[in-house]
Amino acid sequence: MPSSTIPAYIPAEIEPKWQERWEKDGLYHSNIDPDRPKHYALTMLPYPSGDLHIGHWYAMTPSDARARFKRMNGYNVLFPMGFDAFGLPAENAAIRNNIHPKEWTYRNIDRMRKQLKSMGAMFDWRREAISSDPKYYRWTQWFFLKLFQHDLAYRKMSPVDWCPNCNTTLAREQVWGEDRHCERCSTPVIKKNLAQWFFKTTSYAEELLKYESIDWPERVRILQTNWIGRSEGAEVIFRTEYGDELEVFTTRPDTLWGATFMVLAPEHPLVKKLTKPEFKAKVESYVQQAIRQTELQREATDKEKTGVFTGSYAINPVNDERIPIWIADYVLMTYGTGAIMAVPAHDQRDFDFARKFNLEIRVVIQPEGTKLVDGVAMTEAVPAFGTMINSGPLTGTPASDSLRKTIAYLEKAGKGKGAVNYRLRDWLISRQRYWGAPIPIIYCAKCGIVPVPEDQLPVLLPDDVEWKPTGESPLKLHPTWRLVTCPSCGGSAERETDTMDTFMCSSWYHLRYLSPDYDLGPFDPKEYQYWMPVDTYTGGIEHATMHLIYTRFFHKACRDMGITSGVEPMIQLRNQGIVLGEDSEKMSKSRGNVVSPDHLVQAYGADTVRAYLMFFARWELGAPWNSSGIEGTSRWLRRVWTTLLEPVKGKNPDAAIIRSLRRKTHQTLRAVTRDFENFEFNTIVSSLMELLNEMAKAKQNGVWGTEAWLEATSIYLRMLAPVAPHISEEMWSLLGNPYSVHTQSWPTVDDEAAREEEITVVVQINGKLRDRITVHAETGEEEVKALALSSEAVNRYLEGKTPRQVIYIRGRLVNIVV
RNA sequence: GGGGCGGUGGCGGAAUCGGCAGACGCAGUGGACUUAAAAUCCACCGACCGUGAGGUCAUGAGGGUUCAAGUCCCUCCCGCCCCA
Repeated sequence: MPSSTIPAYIPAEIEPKWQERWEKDGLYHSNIDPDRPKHYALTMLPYPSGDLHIGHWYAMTPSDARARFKRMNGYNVLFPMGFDAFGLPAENAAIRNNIHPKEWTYRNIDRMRKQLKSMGAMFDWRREAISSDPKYYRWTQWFFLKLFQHDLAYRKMSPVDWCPNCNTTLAREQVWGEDRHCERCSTPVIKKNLAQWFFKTTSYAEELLKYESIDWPERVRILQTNWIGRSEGAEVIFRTEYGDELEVFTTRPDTLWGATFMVLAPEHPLVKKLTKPEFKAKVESYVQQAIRQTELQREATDKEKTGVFTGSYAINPVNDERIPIWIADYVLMTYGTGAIMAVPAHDQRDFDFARKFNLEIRVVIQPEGTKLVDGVAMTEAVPAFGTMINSGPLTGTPASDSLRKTIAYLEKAGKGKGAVNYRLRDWLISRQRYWGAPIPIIYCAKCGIVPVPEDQLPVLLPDDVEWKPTGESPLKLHPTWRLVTCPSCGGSAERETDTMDTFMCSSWYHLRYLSPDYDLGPFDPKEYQYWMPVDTYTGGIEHATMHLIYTRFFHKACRDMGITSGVEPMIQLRNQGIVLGEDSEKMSKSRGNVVSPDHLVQAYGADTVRAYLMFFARWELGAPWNSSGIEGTSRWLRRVWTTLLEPVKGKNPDAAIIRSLRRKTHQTLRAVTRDFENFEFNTIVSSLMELLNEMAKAKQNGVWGTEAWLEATSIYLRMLAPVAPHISEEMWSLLGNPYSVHTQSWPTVDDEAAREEEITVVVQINGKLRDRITVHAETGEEEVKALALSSEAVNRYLEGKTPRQVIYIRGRLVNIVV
């Protein structure tokens, strides 16, 4: 290597230098500009856990690169950042380290903001929003009041999921996995009967199933569709002998005549009333043990069925038969109405139950072409697809009409009606914890539930609390905070002491970014008008059935309340995968496989870390970290530096070399442009590596300093700018271009330059590669075929045989079939 | 049990419309430079046979469609995720 005439590439010097310059110049400030098309690029905001980890970098830096790409393509881009700052870890840290949750949170935010700035991303920090700021949660509370006013928020006593470790209730979406554990701490949840606040997400179940106006990955749409769990059927009203109504939902009302008993969930509210005194002891002990089991254990199909008889009977509405009412743990309170009609002949679980407890089994559907089976002789339930039999007036109805006719019959007779059931539950938003937005509700002995008047918002979270978890909200233990006068009657009243689920804060943060200091509403309508909806949203798929459902619900509810407009909040969604530890395991402190981005930035510079994260895996899949892999990316950027900066003597390159450099340059530009649009970051970097290899060779052949070389350099730096913003800015400047590379427009492909003049055509015989011939791109089919057939290699293989068929695929291959 | 995603060299991955499998990079091997090392540069780098030219096999397994299959269809196996 000749002693260099160019400055050394020292990321630790140039990166902070440009970051300061960009900040000083407000290079990334996004302002309304009606003359330019807007692009709202959003990446999921972090929880301020204390340290930015490699996963944040993996999510954010490719998103940043794409936002920059959009900006260079003429869009006015908004790419904001903030913090989802309420939540349990702050309280847990408070308990552990005896530091106030607020102090812990804001200290972490300061630290993480610095770390975020080291990425060199184009965040517009003027728009930062922090959900635990009173000026933010004032509006979170305001949204709650709006939902309450519009009857979309309600309080209800019900059996809810409780995490005994976090000491709080959870929404259905936050209970995960087979053992039904807490999403945060993995502790299995238990059921508790509590009065809690809910949002009516189920009112939007039908609309949430529609995805026509959004470009979201099919995976996410399927997850949401399954989560919402729409099923069609009928609601049928059974009555007990004493007239109590027992409503059931069934997807198979056409099997009603085969319902020979009923089963209630052990938690069903009527269980007490229906239990006859002589069965009381057995029923009570059964209920006790059932409640302790997880839903999975209860529903397992291979499990021995258990249950007890209540002593009561119901009347089957279609045939007025008296059928026994049992309780069993395989019926869940969380699906349908918590009561089922049991049709043992056609449902395996009901069948098992009936066999075990000697209950009648009656076949009411006969599958095509089978012999009628006798309930007594059956060994398993028979599939319920066939003609209705033993079904009173509907006997003989074929499968194709059975549902429709049964529902019509039920509706006419007033015994039931067609209905749709959803698995989706209303969103439980009460949390018995301190570090969250207080629910702005007051309970008055005289007036009942009284919303806090809007002009009294925010209901401030007091600082002086005892945070130790007791199962009660810490706010309840505060000596004075909860005691207020009723806004309605002026009498003494009490505040709601629960706080809101933090998913409430994150359901609308994309709106607060628009105008984080605005105090006449949650957002400035002018900003909303210009920027919304979010054009590109990026984040992890783990939010498919939580945040991403909540925020869609929230937007639609707000639309119906006249607050927002448009059908969906986020048009295009893309998910990144997960960076695993070098041992292919999930990164965790206990495994000791955590990769620290701060150290990597120190060792290689932010540009290398960014580029490596884009290069090392398919973005949507993720991959294990590889600490020597990053060396390759580092090497590449250093080579970009020397290859493009270091002058060499030109030596009159011939036209073919010039032509070939231009071809590769424009072909690369075409590929990189396409890949940016498609979020294919890994091939962007490999294309840039290829072009660099080509340029280095061309440089040896004397192209340095030619027009083609200058063009290649200029295009190269502009393509590199979104990936590695600092080095490209530095080189752009060193080569004497005007500041800044990031405000340049994206280069345009010169199709003529990119065109191939000569092409290699593969010659196959019976599909096997035998030769390659090089022809002019415009050579006609017959000529190429003739050339292929006259090839020496081909003739060696043909051995005089006559080709039966010769297939030509333009510009690609000739296949000779013999 | 149902649904989804995935399975390509030692590793991460590429092949975007059914048309040269393995781009790009990591690791490895050999060489140049160096007192030496690092860095850098050059070459090789799927397996098997062959001195070589070259050939055969090969994209989880097995079938099928096709002139041609990593790519389409069928039947399986394995891993991860969601639901039960």
